Amino acid sequence: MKKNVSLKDIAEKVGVSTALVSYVLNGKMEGRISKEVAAQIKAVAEELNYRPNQIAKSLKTNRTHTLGLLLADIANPFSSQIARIIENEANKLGYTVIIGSSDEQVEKSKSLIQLFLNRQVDGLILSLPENSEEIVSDLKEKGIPFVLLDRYFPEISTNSVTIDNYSAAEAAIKHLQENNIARIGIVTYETSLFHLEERLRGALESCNGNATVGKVRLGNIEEDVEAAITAFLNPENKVEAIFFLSNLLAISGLKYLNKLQVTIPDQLAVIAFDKTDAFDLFYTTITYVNQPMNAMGVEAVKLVQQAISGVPTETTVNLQTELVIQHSTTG
Amino acid sequence: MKKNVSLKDIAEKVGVSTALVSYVLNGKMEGRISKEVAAQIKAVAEELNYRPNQIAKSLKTNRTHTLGLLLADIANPFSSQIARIIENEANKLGYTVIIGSSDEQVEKSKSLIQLFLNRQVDGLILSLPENSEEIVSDLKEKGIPFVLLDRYFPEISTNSVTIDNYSAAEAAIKHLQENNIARIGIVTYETSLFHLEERLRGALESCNGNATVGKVRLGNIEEDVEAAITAFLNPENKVEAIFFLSNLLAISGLKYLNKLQVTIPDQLAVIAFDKTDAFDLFYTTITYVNQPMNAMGVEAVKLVQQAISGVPTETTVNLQTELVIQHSTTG
DNA sequence: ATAATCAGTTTAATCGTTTAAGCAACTGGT
DNA sequence: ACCAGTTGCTTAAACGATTAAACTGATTAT
Repeated sequence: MKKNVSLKDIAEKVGVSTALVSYVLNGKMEGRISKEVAAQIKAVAEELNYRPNQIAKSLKTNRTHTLGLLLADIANPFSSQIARIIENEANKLGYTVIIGSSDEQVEKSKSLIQLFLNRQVDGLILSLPENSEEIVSDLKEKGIPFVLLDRYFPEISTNSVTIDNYSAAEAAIKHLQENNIARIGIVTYETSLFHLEERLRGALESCNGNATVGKVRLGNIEEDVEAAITAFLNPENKVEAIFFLSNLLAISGLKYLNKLQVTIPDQLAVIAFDKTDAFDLFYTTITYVNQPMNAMGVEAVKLVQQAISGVPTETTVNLQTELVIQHSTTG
Repeated sequence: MKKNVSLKDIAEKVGVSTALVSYVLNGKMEGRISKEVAAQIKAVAEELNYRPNQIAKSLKTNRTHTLGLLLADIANPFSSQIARIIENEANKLGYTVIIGSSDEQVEKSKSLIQLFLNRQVDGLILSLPENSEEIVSDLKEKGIPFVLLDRYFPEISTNSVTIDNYSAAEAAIKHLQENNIARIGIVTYETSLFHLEERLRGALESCNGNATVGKVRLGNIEEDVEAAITAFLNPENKVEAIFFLSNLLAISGLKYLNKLQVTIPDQLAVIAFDKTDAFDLFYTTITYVNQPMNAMGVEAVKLVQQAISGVPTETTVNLQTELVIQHSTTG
């Protein structure tokens, strides 16, 4: 692998010091440098196809222009979509993104964050698993710029970008009630993640007790979803609609409902929190809570960039969702 | 943001030189260092919670332990799945991965690769868009370690990990023929990407002219897929089965077939190249060509790591696919 | 004539590591 | 008593950039 062209190479070829080359190529000290030399330096840089070594630059400036992005799992559509948006947005601002998947494990999160920090990222965008409070307070204490995305911890005040989970769930239930659906089965994860608790709270408080909840363990999604649905379909439960509190739960659920040949919406209404491309292949369109993915990504990058540039805020950006009404609840 | 602990801090606290600290913490010069001092250094490092600055390390060693991964679009399931596998595999070997999405554009690919190189990545894993031959030969010439993934250019010999697209398509068609399906509609992209050409060639050569091809423009997937399917369904074409040469095409296609209320497999058989979670929500299971995603990721990382460590190979790893036969072709 | 100003450039320190080379104090063989 | 070899450590250069400070002539002001 050929050695890269360095400032020194240019300096030697032109016959000046590396300092001058640096000044010229960075456009500093404009006006204090003779036009001819500047032009020559630029020409030689071009000729040798000079690319600054970001590593060296970073060492000196203490800025890597890199962000660490921690997601639950880059292979799941919610994560990969948001990753894409953040990648774009970060690139626009001159940042590169390193991504890691926590698999909802605190230990993995810790070690990925440590890895990010060892690589001197300028800031972090984090979607943390449950029980990560310690991670958050650690980062706060160390003064590392970060922003929480999607998941947050109400007892710790931080920069964060979230959606209004409570209202979103509430709106979903209201919509069902307006369509004369009273008894609702709610499928959620067995978790202490605040955003999911809020969704559940929003749903339950709107249901006035007319709800059955099925909790799903992370390691056992398929089976537990099936168990929950089976319970819902037990005639004595009289469930008329299922509200899935995440898109993965909805996929599992719809798959099972397909298998059971329960027809949507005739025998059962369905509503999902967050959408996925997969819904497109279902025989009927699915009503869902639409998350403003783009805004989430954009705001997260904006906030972390603010934090990096030293603005000492603890800003919570709370975004509104939109209920997209389709045939699975109105058929 | 607090300053990080450096070798110097440890050295001062213990009262030795930074060199010694470095030797101890890297386990070099074992036996030439007194056990007591070594222990003390380690203790202080632990106490101060020392984390080596990877940037400084990289500058000196010329190794960043970072890989650049270029994908078509991290938001699409094929890309994000492979990204996940590569991330895991790379992490195991001590590499961090930076991901970029080319959006099938050569210019974007170039600038992302340049960005990767500016950040001194040790190697590249690339899924390039069409007409990227120049990029590949450039990299070859510069001696930069890289491996092509999924897409490759037959006229340029490089490290690459691919599947046997020809055989895969052939097997798919053979399967249809065994089920007495003769007239086949093939949906592919309008592209010169070799892997897609191979799929098409494999399919066509097995069809003995009994095929109609629909080509889809990248910017216009939805509409063009619909147009292709409309043509297939024209009675004079007598198409009995549709073979989608990529999962995104299949999603679009199935969605449209849903809309048209064409029943699969009764009125039409369907077979897809590569699968996606979305198939799970279709009312019938879809026969598809299964790509060995895991092996692809693993082999790609293995090859690039070999290239990085200086093994001067031009190895093509060609993996076999598996036809997963389900109801969409056998109903 | 002398000092001050200014343009144009260089010097040299620095970021946090790594690592070859050097050095001092022992040990042991002859 | 002397050289060689070992042990245990330090020195200092280097990686490739940035940047404050210094320097050199020339020009202008007093």
